[in-house]
Amino acid sequence: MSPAGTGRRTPRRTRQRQAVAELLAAHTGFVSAQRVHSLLAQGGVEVGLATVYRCLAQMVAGGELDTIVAESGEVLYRRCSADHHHHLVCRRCGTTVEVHDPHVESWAHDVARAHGFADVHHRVEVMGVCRACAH
Amino acid sequence: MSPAGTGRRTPRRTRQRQAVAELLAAHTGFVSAQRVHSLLAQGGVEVGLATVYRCLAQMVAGGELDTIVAESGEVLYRRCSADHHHHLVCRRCGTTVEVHDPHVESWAHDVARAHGFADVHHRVEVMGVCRACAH
DNA sequence: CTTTGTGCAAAGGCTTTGCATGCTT
DNA sequence: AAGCATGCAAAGCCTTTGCACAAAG
Repeated sequence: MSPAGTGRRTPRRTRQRQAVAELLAAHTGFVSAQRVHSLLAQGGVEVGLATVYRCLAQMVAGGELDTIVAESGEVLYRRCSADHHHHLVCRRCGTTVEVHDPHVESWAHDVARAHGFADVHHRVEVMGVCRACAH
Repeated sequence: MSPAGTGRRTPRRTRQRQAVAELLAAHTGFVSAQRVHSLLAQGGVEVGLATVYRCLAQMVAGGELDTIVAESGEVLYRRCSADHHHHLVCRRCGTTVEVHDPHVESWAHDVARAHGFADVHHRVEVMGVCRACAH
């Protein structure tokens, strides 16, 4: 609520937080908390599942991460890219392609404003079966 | 899989199914399964929660209902309108406006095909704060 | 009568939380 | 030294499933 400064304190620099941050920095697509946890474990980095959840939550609060909710109800995390874009996802293998189109952006905005809505966000997900999975 | 006819058998006509169907027919927005259950209970109609889930699942499979996943992870159900469209939702009061734009439809399709994706579906959600809540 | 639907309760998956301990500052 | 971060396990929520009984066709 403070106009100057977001009021969020800098988190402490721990091995676990660093590991989670690095993994998400290296990862391009969306990842679930559970997956972050097991990927770290596979890489030999032991981090408690609860800690993973807490780190991710803080990173989201800090604007470092973006989230979507999968159809299963799982929350998926992704590092925020500078520019807004959307995703084309293969529902079989999970391959993700980033899509960018200013047309859709302005459309969403226009529609919202036409109805008197402010502070507009939008989310577009296009799902299909990619060529490799289509056989 | 049968070319003529969808292959889905007509569900039996039960008090419970009727109740769920009627509630969704009367309801305009999105509702969770839990809410359907308690609304029915409030109306004096006792239907098991599991049954509510099963009815909803069948109605979705039959194309009678549309679903989205809320940020909480809950699945929300809504009766399907004949033509495909999207939603503009107020994140404060939940007011929902149906939006329809062929431009977005074809865009989604084109993008997907350009990347070799087949059997394409898409979902667009525009969220904002409506005029009444903007004060 | 046969088959499908229902109810209850248990189980399952993801996520959050309480509490004691360890590490950062 | 003081306080946030971590881990573990338990608890919470929504949803699904197994099984016996009831109802529909």
